[in-house]
Amino acid sequence: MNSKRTTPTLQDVANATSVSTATVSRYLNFPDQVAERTRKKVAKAIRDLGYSPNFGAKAMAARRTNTIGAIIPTMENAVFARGLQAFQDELRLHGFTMLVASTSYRPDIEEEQIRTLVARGADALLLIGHARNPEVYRFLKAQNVPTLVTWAFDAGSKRPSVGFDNRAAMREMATKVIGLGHRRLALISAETAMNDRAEARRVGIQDAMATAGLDVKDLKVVETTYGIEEGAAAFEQVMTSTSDTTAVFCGNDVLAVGALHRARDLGISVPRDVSVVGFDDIELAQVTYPPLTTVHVPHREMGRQAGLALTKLVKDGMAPEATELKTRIVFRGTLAPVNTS
Amino acid sequence: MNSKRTTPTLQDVANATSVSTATVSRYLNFPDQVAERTRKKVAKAIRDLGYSPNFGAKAMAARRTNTIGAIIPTMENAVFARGLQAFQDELRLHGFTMLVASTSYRPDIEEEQIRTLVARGADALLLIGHARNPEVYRFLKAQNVPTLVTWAFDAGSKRPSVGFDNRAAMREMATKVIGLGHRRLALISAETAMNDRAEARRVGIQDAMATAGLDVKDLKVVETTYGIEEGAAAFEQVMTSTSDTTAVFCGNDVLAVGALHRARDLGISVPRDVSVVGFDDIELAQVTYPPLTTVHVPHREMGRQAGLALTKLVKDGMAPEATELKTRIVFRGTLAPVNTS
DNA sequence: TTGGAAAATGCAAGCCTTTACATTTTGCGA
DNA sequence: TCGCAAAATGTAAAGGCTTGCATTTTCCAA
Repeated sequence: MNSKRTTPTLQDVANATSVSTATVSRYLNFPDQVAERTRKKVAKAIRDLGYSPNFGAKAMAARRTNTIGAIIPTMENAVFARGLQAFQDELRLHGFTMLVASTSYRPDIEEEQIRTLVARGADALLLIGHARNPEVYRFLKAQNVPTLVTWAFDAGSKRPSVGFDNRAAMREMATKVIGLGHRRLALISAETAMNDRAEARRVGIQDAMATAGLDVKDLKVVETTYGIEEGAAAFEQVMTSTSDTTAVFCGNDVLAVGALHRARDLGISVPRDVSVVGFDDIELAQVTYPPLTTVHVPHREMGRQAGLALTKLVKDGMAPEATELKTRIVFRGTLAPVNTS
Repeated sequence: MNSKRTTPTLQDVANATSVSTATVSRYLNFPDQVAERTRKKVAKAIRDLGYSPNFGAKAMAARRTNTIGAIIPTMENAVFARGLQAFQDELRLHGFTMLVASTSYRPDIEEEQIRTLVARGADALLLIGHARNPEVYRFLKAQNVPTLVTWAFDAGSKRPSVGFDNRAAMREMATKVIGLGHRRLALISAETAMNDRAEARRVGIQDAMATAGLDVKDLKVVETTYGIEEGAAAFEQVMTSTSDTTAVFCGNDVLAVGALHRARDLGISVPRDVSVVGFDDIELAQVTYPPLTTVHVPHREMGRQAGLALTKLVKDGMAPEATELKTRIVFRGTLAPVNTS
C-alpha cells in the first residue's frame, strides 16, 4: 500500500490506533496517564509498526538529551580511565549516556571538544581541572550548560567541583620525605602548561620545604610528557645532572614506574641509594619492585560522585556543592630514611 | 535589553548579521558556499553571541547525529582504553563524536547498552567480538544501524570486522613454547562465558598441542576474572594443584603480571622454574621483572582502522571490508627453554 | 556596455515530538 | 437519573535547523 518505506513516526502509530499523537506520546512517557484499553491498542500498534522514537525530534521537543559529556586528557592514562568508568557506571544508573572526548593535554583541542560536545547536545559537562580560557566559561554560560570540575578541588573557586587538594596532598608527602632526613630533592613533573594539578603538586613540595627551612629553589625540577619511557629518561637526567639527590618525587605513578625501571638499569638501588615516590596509586604501583610508595587518590569514588552530582544537577537543577575527597599516603617499599652511610 | 536570557539560535545569528538563516546554516556546514565578506560577519556574530547549534534540531533536520557509539567491556582494561582512544582520535578527524558505554563483560548489560545507544541516535556502533544474541543483530538491522565488530577477526563471519585472529595468535605462541621443550602447560584464562576471544585463545593453545602430539586434555585451565590480584591467585592455584607445570599461558598481560608477582612471593623463579607468557603487550609488560614475553596486539591501529571504517560507512554508505591485523610475539624475559636440570 | 552564466543569498516547507490548554468521557455520590 | 470532579484524550503551537527551489548579485567575455 504505502510504497515509500519510511520509518514509522508517532503520527503513524496515532493513525493506526485512531488516537492522537499526544496520547501516544503520553503512553511513551507517562503510561499511567493513559487508560488501560488505549494502552493495549497503542502497545500493539507500536509493536506492529516497529516504531522507535526519533531521537532528534525528541531531544528538540524535550530540550534535553539525557546525555552528559566528559572531556579528559586521555583514556590511556589509567587514572582517567578508572574515573571515567566509575562516572559512566553512575550515569547509567540514572539513565544518562556518556559522550567522551579527549584532549591529549592540549588546551586548543580541549576548547574545540567543549564546543563539539555542547553541539552534540550534552546536557552537562565534566571537565578536568580549573585552569581554562575564561572565554570557554563564558561560552558554557551562554549555552546554559552546567559544568563540573573534577580532579582538583579549590575551595576558592565558585565553580562546582568534586576533587582533591593536589597541593595539600603533595605537601603531606613531602613533609614525610623531609621528615626522613631527605634534603636534596628532585621532582619529575608532568607538563605544567595548562595543567593546574601538576603545578599544584610542585608547589605542595615547596610548601613543605619552606616549612622545613629549606630553600625552595633547591628543588630540582624536570618536566616531561606522560609515559613510562619519559619517566625513565627524566630520572636519568635528574641523576646525572645532580649527584646528591636522595629523593625523587614523581608527578604520577607512571613516571615513577619509569624512574624505578631506569634506576635498576643504572644500578641505582631504590630505596637504599635514592627514594622514589609517586602519585595516584594505580594498580601498577603495587607490582613494581620494590612496590611504590605513593599518594592514593580515590579516582573511582571521584568519578562516582561526579556522576551523581551531575545527574542531580541536570535532573533537579540542584547546583552541587563542592566536594573534597581525601587522599592518603600509601607506604610501600620505595621510600626510606636518607642513607647516611 | 533582552530580558529573557535564552540560548542564541540560528535566527539570532541571522538577525545580528542581516542575513538569512539559510546562509548561516550554509556557513556552518558548507563554508565555501558563502562569500568571504559574509563569512567574516557571521563568524563574528557567532562568537559574540556564543552561538552553538541546537543538537536536536540539527539531528532532526539532517536525519543524522554524527555520533558513533562504542560499547566495550570496561575502560579499566588498558587494551580497550588504548583502542578506544585511537578510535576516538580517528572519529574526531572526521567530525564524529563518540558515545561510550561499557558492559562489565555482562551480555545483559551489553544488550541494554546497545539499545540505549541506538535510542540515543548513534549513527553506527562499534562492538567487541562476535558472540552475541542473534536477536540483537536483528534489532540492529531493523533499526538500520550499521555495526562493526572489532578485537576479533573471523573470516567466516559476514559481519564486517577489524581485528586479529586470537586463535592463530595464541597458537603461534604455544608452538614456540612447546618448541622450547615445554610439555606440562597451564592457562590462566579470562572468563569464557560470552567472550569469544578468551575461548579462541585457549583453543589456539590446544591446536598447537595437538599438532605436537600432546593430549589436549592435559592443558590445565584456570578461569578467573580480570585483575592483577586475580592473576596472582590463579597462578598460585595452578602451581599448587599441579606440581610439574613448566609453562603458564595467561589470557592477558594483566593476569600475567599478577602471576609474575605471586611467583616472586612464592619463591618461584621465572623463567628458570617456570615460564610465563602474556597476551596484549600493554606498557606494563615492559617494566615487570623480568620483562614479559607476550603477544603484541596492535590495539591502537585497530582502533584507528575501526574509526576509519565506521566513518566511511556512515558517510558514504560504503560497507567496510573485513580487515585482519597481524599480531606478533615479543620475546622478553619470561620465556625460556624448559629446565631439565 | 551588456548579456548571461555562476555565485551568493533568500524563502519557506518540512523534520517529529512534547506539552499547555481545551474538550470529552468516565465514575460516583446524592 | 443528575451533576460534577477527575480522568482521559484531543488540538495545535512551538522548537531550531536543513535544503530544494527561486531570486538576486557578481563577474566576465564579447
